[in-house]
Amino acid sequence: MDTPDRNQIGTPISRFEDSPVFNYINSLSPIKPVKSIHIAQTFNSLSFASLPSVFTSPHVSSHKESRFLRRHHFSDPSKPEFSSHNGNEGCTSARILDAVQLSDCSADPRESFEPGSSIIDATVELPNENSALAIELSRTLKYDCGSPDNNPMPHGIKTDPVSAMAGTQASLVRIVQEVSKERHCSFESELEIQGTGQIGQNKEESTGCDWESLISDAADLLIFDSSTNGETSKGQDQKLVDAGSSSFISLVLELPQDNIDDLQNTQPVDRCEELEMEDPATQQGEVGDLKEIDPMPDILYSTLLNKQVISNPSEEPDDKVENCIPFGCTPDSHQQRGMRRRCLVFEIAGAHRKNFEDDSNSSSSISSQSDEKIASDANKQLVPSKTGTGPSPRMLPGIGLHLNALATSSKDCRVVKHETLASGRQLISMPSPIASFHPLTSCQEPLSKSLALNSMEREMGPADGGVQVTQDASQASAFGVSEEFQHSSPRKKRHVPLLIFLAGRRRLEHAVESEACKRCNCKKSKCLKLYCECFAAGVYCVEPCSCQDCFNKPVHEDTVLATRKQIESRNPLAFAPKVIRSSDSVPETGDESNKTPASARHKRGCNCKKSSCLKKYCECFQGGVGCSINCRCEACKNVFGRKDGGPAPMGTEETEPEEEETETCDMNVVDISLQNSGVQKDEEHYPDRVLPVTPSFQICRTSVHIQFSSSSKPPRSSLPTLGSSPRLHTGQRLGKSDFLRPQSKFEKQFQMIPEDETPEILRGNCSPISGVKSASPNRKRVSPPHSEFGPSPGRRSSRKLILQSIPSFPSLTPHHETSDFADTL
DNA sequence: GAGTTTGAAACT
DNA sequence: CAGTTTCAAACTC
Repeated sequence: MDTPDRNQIGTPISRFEDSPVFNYINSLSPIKPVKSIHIAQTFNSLSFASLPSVFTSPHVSSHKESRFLRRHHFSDPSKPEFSSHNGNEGCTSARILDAVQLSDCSADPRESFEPGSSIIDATVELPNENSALAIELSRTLKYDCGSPDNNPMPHGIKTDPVSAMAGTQASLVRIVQEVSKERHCSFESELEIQGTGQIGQNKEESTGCDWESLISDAADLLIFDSSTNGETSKGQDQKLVDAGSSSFISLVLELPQDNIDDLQNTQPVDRCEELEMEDPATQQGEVGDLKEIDPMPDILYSTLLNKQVISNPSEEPDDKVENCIPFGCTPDSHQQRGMRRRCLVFEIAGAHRKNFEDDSNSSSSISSQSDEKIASDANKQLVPSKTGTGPSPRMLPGIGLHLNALATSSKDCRVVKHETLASGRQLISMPSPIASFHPLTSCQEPLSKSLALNSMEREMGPADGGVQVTQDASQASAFGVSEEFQHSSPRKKRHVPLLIFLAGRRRLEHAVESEACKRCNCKKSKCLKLYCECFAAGVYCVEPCSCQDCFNKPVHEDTVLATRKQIESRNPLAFAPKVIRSSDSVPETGDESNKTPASARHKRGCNCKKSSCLKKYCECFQGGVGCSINCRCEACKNVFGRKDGGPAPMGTEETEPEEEETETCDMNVVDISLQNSGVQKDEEHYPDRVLPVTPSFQICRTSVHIQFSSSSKPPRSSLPTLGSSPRLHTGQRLGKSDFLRPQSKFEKQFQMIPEDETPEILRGNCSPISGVKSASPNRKRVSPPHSEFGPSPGRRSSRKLILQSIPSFPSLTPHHETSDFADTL
């Protein structure tokens, strides 16, 4: 089924592109193009095939990544969240919510609901139960999300969330039921779904699907699970998810797991509310499709996405601190989060809780769904951020990169994915880019728990120009999140590390260490200068920070954004990852040292005079990369590689570590990898994003590759970036084995990866703004390494079934679109 | 925890 | 672009 649809979609997309509407949509969300396809496909055929096409959007990738992460989480014995949460439902629901949030992207919070993204998230959650199905759905949704434009087109999307929602809910319910029935299902065709299912294996082991394989896919979606699961029982989760997306997710999850009925019950309401999907037909169609293939998941995802999107706009969320705004979200509550923030991981539990509170507030209004609304809170968070940020410039430029990537959809969508770890942290991931983060987080999480990703895509504030838009969008998302966080501040979910990239690094670190979230101790810079690690990372300062007179908080988004812009104006790469992998695209400036296997390099190079590049004072050393020609260091003894090309004993190590990291990431968090892949793509496309995101992105990318391989690649076609990122490939290559790798490695890898991307981007486009435009260039570059995935659709074909499911990598396409959009602007 | 060292970031 | 200052992390005690 998919194939036909996909094919159709493919053409349609081109058509849409031609149309002004399509362009507009694209501008809104990077992912859109893909989505349109995806949506249609997804709905039409739940089968993976359809998904892949849809997946083209980056979001998809992100989702995938998240899935991997989740997978890990799930896998992690420590996090028996599923089981613990009695209700698998709870867990799933929560995850779903997260997923939904993540998925939510709305270039325009409302308009461009990116069902896809939300869907993706939802899928993630699904894993718990019928994760597989959910995953598939989510994927499809993601794909859809990937191209906001598409969504509208194909899906019909969801302009009128409310009306649609009702319809969707019903459909969802049906789907859920069916799904429950079909659990065993038909997933075969759809590996992704299966993957999700795998997550849910515990529950659904019976399903004959290969959960394991699915899990990876599902992992993306699942990511949320951990957090959500940990936090609340299923019921709560559902609530959290909020009526909309969450409900779907929960439904999906539940269905598979146990109570389809329950899901139905809840879902309907939620769905109604959630059903942002304007087009009932789409919903229905989806349902039908779902039934056929794995209708449930797809539908759910779509619906969820829609809901999220919708809800987001309407609700801004409160707190949703979880929304990860690049800058941290400040959810105060959460020192833990503080850790997370960089990681972009939020504690789901906290979020959920908050969500409940918030739910009453926003969700009630929007979703009116009662309990589930709470769940919706998470969504709300997303939404709020969206709404809040919406146009507003919440996004920080610098952070933007990472965030931007997520936001790429810029306007449209902010997809927030909440991946919750057992710890409850949630990661916000941009739809596409975010994914990358997830992976990172996931990597970390694996250690401890599942991560929750929250990826949000917001519309870029007008302020940011076209290019900026993308960036802004990403940033905005971050900021938006931050705002949300602020709102939520009461609840405090700390930041969300918006920036996936940032998160990426830190996540790695965090994951490993738990330290993930560093704290700044700024006293005079007000955390508005690069001196501030938080600011530099594109995240808001969190509770753990000991900063004084801190302005790097959601409350001061405007200030933060303005400052970021200023800094970026001076140095477009200011927020880009400092470390770049040469291997990928950039040979990087020929840094001799860089040649090291790791091929990671510090963009600017260090200027060490006394530390001999053997201490953390040295950024190269800190980044785990060898010094390069760019370095002006004296007496360089960098273990990872000397500037003079000297044998950097470390050189080999570096490479290994990096690879390992990537691998580990991949390994550890499949989901993350998936997400990362998306992120990476984004990064590639968008230097800005890349920079901040890089770390995470890298991971994500790797994951993404995996996803692609596994899921769908068609999306990639839309999004070259996915394929482009060499890292991803590496990641895939590496596989997941490396999960265990030490943080340091991860960090290094992350850095490496990010840099690579960034460099590419930078190379392609120096300025972040240009970045958007450059994104395409970046993609190209990326593509070579990824050539397979390459931006070109052709890659899709090459990809396997799994890829198909994933194909979307909406981020890429969206980015392109966004870039275009920006250009138009 | 306080103080020192270090090098990036910011400023001129 | 170079030099200086400011800043906060990294490090040491």
